[in-house]
Amino acid sequence: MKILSNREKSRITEFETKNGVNTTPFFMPDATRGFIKFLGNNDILNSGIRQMVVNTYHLILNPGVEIVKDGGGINKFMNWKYPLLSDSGGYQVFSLIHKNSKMGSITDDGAVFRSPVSGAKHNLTPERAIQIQFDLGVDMMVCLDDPPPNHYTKKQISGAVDRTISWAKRCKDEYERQLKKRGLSLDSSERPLLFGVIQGGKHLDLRQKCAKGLAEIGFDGYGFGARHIDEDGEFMEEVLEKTASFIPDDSIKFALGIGNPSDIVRCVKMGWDLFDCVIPTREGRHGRLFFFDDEIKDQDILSVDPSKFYFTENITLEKNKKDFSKISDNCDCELCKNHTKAYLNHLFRAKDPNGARLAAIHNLHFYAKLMERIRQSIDK
RNA sequence: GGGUAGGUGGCAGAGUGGUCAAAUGCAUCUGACUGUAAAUCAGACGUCUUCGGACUUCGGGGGUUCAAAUCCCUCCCUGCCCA
Repeated sequence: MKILSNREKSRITEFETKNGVNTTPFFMPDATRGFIKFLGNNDILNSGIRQMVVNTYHLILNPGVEIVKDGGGINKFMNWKYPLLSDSGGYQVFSLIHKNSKMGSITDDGAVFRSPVSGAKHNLTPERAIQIQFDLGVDMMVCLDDPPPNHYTKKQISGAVDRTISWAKRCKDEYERQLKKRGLSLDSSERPLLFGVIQGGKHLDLRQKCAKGLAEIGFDGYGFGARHIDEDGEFMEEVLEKTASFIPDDSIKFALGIGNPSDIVRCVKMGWDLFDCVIPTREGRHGRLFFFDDEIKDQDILSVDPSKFYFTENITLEKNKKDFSKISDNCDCELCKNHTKAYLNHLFRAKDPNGARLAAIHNLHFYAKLMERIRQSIDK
């Protein structure tokens, strides 16, 4: 990883993976099951997006890892020629099992997921998570971790930290076995990068302990795990900031699941490099569009109030029904270049997938533009 | 003209003496959405309200009853069958 430019803690770095050169900070939309709902690769590329996240757990379920493997790996299967990062399924330990014990169980060995539909059991151990991610053939992979909900007791979160470190060690061991098995050397650009994930909830001492434990094992990058929003819905500013400082500066700092545009800007200023989130695509599908505030049009985005440089608009509202104005004057996405608010409103009311598609395209365009502006700001 | 079934909130459609301002679905309005169990979910959806309740609603009118969307009479309307 080369640091190209920095401004206080925020930085531009560059690192190469097998499908290309990655310049941070960048944002990856979540193509969880190997696609972004309603979008084709050209839609994504035209939005300015070059990296995406796929999900190990969801690909196990559908279409199954064997099919992806037989299809020549995830990039070939998707016909996506740019870098992909696979998430380990660790988040599903949180979103499925921790939130609803009927969905499975967690042991020190790994996680057992139970499909509520078929009842089928899916075992995910740290070793298996790594093997699968190698089979997917991604550019970047993540250790299986145990993300506890923030309302858990400190003791419970501490247990999750211990488990996360122990699983990370097993992931690293398996990773090294796989490298050897596949004849990949540590300095090969074909080698996938491996990320550890730092847990610890809101407890700085636990975050520090986890970061230290992972750093001793040694990873290409480190992620911020679990939710970064506290029980009151507040952004955990200090925890994010301190956790970033616990990570060695010569490694990649991945803010998993972050976030909304404000959160991303805040995190960039702390030194976080990578971001992924469902917000632009999901909220787009649900009719909410992101726009830069005209007031800060030409301003340095890292210098303005991070909560005020953008706004959102719900296109499905009644007031847009007869609004024949353009959606935005300063966006050149497919939606804004071609359509009015009233037309997009109509597409949503008619439940035509084109509405969701155009809105998702617009939001990805916004996110890509946001990251570009952030990089420009750092470079100044 | 004769027979028959039926008329319930924007629509469809439950309810057939009190627990009914009236199930449910759709539509509508407003929220939410942060490593995607999410083209999803939540709330509102007669009027007014000091949020305890008050008032007007189940085709129209009249009646029975302590009590009617529900029972009776009558009128109007609609579907179907026969002539």
